Amino acid sequence: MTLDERIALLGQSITFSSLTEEEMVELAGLCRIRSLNAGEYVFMEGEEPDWLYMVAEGRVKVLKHSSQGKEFIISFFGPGEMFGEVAIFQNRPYPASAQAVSELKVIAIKRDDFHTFLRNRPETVFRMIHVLSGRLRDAQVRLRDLAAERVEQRLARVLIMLASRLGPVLPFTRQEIADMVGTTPETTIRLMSKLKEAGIIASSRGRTEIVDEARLRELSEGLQPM
Amino acid sequence: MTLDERIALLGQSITFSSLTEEEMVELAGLCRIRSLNAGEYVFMEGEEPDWLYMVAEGRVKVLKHSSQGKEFIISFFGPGEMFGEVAIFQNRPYPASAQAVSELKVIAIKRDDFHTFLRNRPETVFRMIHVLSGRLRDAQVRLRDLAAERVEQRLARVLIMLASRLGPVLPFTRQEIADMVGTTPETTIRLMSKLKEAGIIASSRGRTEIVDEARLRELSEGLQPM
DNA sequence: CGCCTATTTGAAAACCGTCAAAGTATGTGG
DNA sequence: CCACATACTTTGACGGTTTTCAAATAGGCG
Repeated sequence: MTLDERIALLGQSITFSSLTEEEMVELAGLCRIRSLNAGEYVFMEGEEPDWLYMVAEGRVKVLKHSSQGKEFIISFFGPGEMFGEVAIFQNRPYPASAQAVSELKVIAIKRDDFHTFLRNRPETVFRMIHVLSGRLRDAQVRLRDLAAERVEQRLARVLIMLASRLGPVLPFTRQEIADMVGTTPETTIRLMSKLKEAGIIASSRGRTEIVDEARLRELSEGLQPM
Repeated sequence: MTLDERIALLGQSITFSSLTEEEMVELAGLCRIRSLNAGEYVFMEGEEPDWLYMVAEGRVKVLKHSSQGKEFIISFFGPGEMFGEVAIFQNRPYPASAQAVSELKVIAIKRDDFHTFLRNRPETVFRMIHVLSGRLRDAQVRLRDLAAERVEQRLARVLIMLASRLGPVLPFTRQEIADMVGTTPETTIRLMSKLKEAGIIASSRGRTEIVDEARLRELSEGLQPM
C-alpha cells in the first residue's frame, strides 16, 4: 500500500482530518497496514497495548467475555474510526478484544510513535479527548439502560443508536444484536418478531431494516409497551 | 477562601499535582468555591456545561435517571476527583446529574478559562486523557457486568471496586448500593444478609465492612454460587 | 442436493422486581 | 429523658420478565 493510499485512509478519520499535508505524511509514515479475515482477532483482552488501530476497510467489533463465556459487544467500528486507544493512553493491557466482522483492513500505529507524534499537536490531542468524551457519554447512557430499562426498551434503543450511525439498514445477526442489548438470541427473536408484525422493522437473515423509527422511539421511551 | 487554600485543594488532584508553582497560582485564580448541603445538586443532567468541577471536601454522586424515574449511580467522587469533564470537553449538556451526598465543597472552573489554561499545558492534557481513559475502562467493565452477570456477582464486584478505592469500610446505604448495582434495595438486602451470615461482610445502618475479600472475589467470579 | 448457520417456536423454571407491612436505628423537640 | 418523626432495614408473598433447554424450520452456499 502506497503512502498516498495511507494518507487517504487517515483522512477518513475525524481525528486526523485537520492535520496539515506535512503532518499527514509524517503520520502515514508511521503506519502499518494489517489485513484480517472475518473472525480473526486484531487483539485480545489482556494483551500488551503496543498498537493504536484505525479501521481502513470493513468492520470490527469490540467485545468482552463474561465469567460464563457469554460475550458482550461494546461497540462496532467502521472506516475512519479508532480503537484500542484506552489501552494506549494508559499503557495498560487492552480492556477488551477486537474481532474482525468481515474482511478487515486496519491501520496500526505503534504506541510510542503515536505519543511522540501527539506531543506537539494540541489540536489532535483535543480531538482525541473529544472522541473519548463521546464514548464515555455513550457508555453512561448504556449503563443506565442496562441497569434500569427492560429488554424491549434496550433493544429499541440499540436499534435506534445503530440506525443513527449506519443508516436504516443494519447488517447484524440476531445473535449480534442480542450481544449488544445484553440478552439472549431467543428473547431478541421474540421481541423482533413482534416488531416485525407491528410493521416497525423488516428483517431477514443477518439484516434488519428500521421502517418506522418514530414508533421505535416511543417504545424506547417505554411510553406504551407492545 | 484564600488563594493558598485553593492551591492546597488543587494539589489534592492527581491531574494538577504536576503543575508548577506559577501554574498553580494561575489556575487557583480561575477557581470559584461552591458549598452545598447534602441532597443539593451541583448540576442536573441536560444543563449547559459552563463549569468543570473538582471535589474539595465531602462526596458527590453522579447519577442518571431512567425513564421510570429510578436512579442509577454512575460513580461517587471524593476529594481531588474531577467531574463534569465530559460535558466540558464536548461543549454539550451534562450527561448526568451530580448530587451532594454529604456537606460538600467543590471547586469550579469556568469552561472557557479551563480550555485556555490547557492550551499550553500538554502534560496536564495528557493527565486528563489518562483519567478519561480510566473511566472508560471502568465503564466497559461495568457494562459487561450489567449485561452478562447476575445480581449476586454484580453486587460482589461493586463492593470489591468500592473497597479498592475507599478501603474496607464503605459508607453507603442499601439503597445507594442497589443504585450502583442496578437492582432494588430489597434484593440487595436479601443478598447482603446472606453475605453477613457467611461472615463475608459486616454491616449496620449506612455502613458496610468487607471482612473476607477473598471469598467475595470468588463470588464475583461466579465460581460457587451461595 | 447437502451442510452449516441463523432463525423460530414451545414449555418450564429461575431470577428478580414489586407490593405491603413491620421492625429498628438516629436524631429532634418537648 | 422520653416521645415522636424520619429514614433505613428487614421479611414475606406473589407475579412477571427473561433465561434456559430442546427441537424444529428455513436460508444460503459450495
